[in-house]
Amino acid sequence: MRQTERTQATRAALIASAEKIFARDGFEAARIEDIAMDAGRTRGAFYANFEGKAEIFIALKRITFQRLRSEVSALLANVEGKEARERLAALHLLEQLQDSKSLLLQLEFKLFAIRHPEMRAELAKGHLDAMMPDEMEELPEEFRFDESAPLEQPRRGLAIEALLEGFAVAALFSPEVMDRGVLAQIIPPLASILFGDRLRASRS
Amino acid sequence: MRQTERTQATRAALIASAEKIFARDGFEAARIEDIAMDAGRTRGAFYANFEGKAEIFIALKRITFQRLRSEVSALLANVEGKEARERLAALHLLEQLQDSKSLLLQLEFKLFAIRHPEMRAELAKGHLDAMMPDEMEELPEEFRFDESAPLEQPRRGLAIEALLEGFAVAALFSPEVMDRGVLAQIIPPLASILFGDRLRASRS
Amino acid sequence: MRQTERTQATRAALIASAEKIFARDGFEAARIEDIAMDAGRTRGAFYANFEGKAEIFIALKRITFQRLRSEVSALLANVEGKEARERLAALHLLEQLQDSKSLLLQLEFKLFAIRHPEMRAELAKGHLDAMMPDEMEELPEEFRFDESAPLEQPRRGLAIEALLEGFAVAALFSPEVMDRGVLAQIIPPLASILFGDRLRASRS
Amino acid sequence: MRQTERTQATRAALIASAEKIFARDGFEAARIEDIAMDAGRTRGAFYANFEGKAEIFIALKRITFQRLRSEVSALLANVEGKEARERLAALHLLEQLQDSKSLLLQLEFKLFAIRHPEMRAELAKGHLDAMMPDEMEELPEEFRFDESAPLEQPRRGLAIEALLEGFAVAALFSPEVMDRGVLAQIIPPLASILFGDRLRASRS
DNA sequence: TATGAATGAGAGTTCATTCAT
DNA sequence: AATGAATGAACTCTCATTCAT
Repeated sequence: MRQTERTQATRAALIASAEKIFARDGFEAARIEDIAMDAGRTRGAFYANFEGKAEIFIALKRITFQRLRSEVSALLANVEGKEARERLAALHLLEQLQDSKSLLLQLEFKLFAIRHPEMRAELAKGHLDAMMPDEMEELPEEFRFDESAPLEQPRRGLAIEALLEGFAVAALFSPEVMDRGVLAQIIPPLASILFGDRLRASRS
Repeated sequence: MRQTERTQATRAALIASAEKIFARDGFEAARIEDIAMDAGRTRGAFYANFEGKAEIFIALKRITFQRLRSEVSALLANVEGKEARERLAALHLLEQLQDSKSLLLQLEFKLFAIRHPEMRAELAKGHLDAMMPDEMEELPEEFRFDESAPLEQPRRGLAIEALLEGFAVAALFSPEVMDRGVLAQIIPPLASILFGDRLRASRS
Repeated sequence: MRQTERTQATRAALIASAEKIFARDGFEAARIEDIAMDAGRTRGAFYANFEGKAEIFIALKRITFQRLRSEVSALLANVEGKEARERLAALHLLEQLQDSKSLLLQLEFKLFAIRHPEMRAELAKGHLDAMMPDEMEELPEEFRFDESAPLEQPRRGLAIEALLEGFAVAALFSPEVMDRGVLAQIIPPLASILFGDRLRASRS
Repeated sequence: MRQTERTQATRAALIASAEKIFARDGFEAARIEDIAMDAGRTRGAFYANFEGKAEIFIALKRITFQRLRSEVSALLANVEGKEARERLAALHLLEQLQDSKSLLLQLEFKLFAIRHPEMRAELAKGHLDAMMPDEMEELPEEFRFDESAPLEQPRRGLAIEALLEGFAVAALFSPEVMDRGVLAQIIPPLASILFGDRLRASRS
């Protein structure tokens, strides 16, 4: 059992370092050695635990999603009313814009998947699975499938991601032009459409 | 004179091949050699004409923008009425989503710039220059600076790009979920906000 | 422990091959790949053990100096009398002229340093360190600092090198004119000046 | 005849630039393009006039020797007495130490010849021819073959070069150790041996 | 004679991955 | 499970030289 514990500790340390190094250097440019070193391990330990870059990235993303879900659950725990809950959930998603490095990373992962068609389907499935796990019942209501909503899950999730990722890149690429003030002006009305009212309104 | 022609032909051939190879392999993965070979030239010829990947990419982008502008001009040639013209221009931009490979490419270029901070400012400037040439007269009216608009240029251009790039990635990453029908449903209301009415409405 | 042995073996093999390839091709023209191949290793192994050409050259030089020192020590083991000892030490140094390839190599290394000013000071320091190790005790008396001598170390060492290197080049460049007989006639009186008596005489 | 003049001007300009660029960058590192550009010409012009680097270097050296000979002739024009003349000639040669860049260049050329055995004999012959032209009668007496001298020409010339080149390298490689004061102390007694008295003395 | 675009062989260097220990 | 030395494929960029004009 000690072995298992040690293995788990190594895996966890590697994933934690991977998050840091990936965010710093990007998916393509991140070096396995840097991840291993940052975790106080060696390249050999890395390969004993993961098949390669893609695998550790998927593992990392799975954890990130769990974290996100927990955060939203906690946030909504004592909030009543569908509208209030939706607003909170939306705000929390939008807060991700602050962490533009993570958004960038997620984007790079999708690009990686797109550029490697033989893995794409599997990677996309993993992504969606993380976003819509089997234990759907445990999801806060706002993440659930809702027939009356303009965009049901997982489409809404992907759309929000597309929005955030696109603007994160714009903000990092042209901070002189796309500063925080501009983002604060543009994103909310766009997001509100994806969350329902505008889209419904525009249909009517 | 012949020399000049030869140079121009080589440059043109290299740029044409660059567009193809970049679209196929992505910005990072594209190899100079593949571009040169595809153009029927050698690596040496490439380096005689361009400083490196970034430079040929900017050259390619400049041409792409020119092409886009010409198309919009032609499209609007006989259309009267500000609203109708704006709608057409917006539609044409949105049609770019069909060419998701190009959008992907543009996105990768921005990521490259973000990951190479020492070049970023220069590359961003090149991008904006290509988008807003000095000869403002040549721009169709719909692309021009408009103080009363909710998003003046070049902000509007960057925002549109952010939107298109974000959804292009989503569509290529999860075509099963983000199919053309869904995009056709989501994008127009989002774009209309960037083009004015919605944003103005949401302010009042 | 085995790992360390393996590393040492690889380093030793690479240094041995470096000596051979450098002598054959010269410092500038020597290819890392040739050194690695000759040692039965790969370029990657080379870079895992050395930073580059300059580093392996300094490592090689350190070993060469150690070898030279051991030889002189052995040579002088049973010789009495300061003058006799000095004469033997001088003769041994002059015998290096036979190994003109090594002298040439040393010369090329200095030229390399001169042509790369940013490395020069460091390389020169490495050279002097190799020539005058901290453990001064290990040096035969004749190589030690001697205040009464006309040229104290490390000046005498550098001057001897200058002499040998200069004539090694002449001999290799114009063997028809600078044959062994001529060298045997010219070098001893020149060297004796650097070793003391003549210079002292010329001062009085 | 105009053609010939223009050709001569181009050749001269290229050789002048070659001297400059070679001295700055060294023989191996000097780029044909830099030489051509510095002369306000193109690579094509270079190849129209010279076969390659080696040829222009030989041409340059021939000119340098002619210059040196003229200088010595002028210097000795009104000096009487063999001893005084010899002293002056020696001093002038030793003054070359000031121009250590040129000495370095000469050294590099010899190394080049040594590393290219197929050209070596020819290059060495060119070097000696320049040093001892057919019109020997025109040489100042001090450069002529003298049976009673310890080192007859061209041996003495090569030996002086060896000395100067060796110490030029030492001075540039380790200026901290081999400064001008040290050189001024070491070189004269060494040179005087090559110029006769010492060597003769040491024989007796 | 001169131009300068193009060639193409190569060099140095990096790193994901393997594998003997 | 972990080590870390070694592999080897790739990639960018340089430059002497050629050649059509």
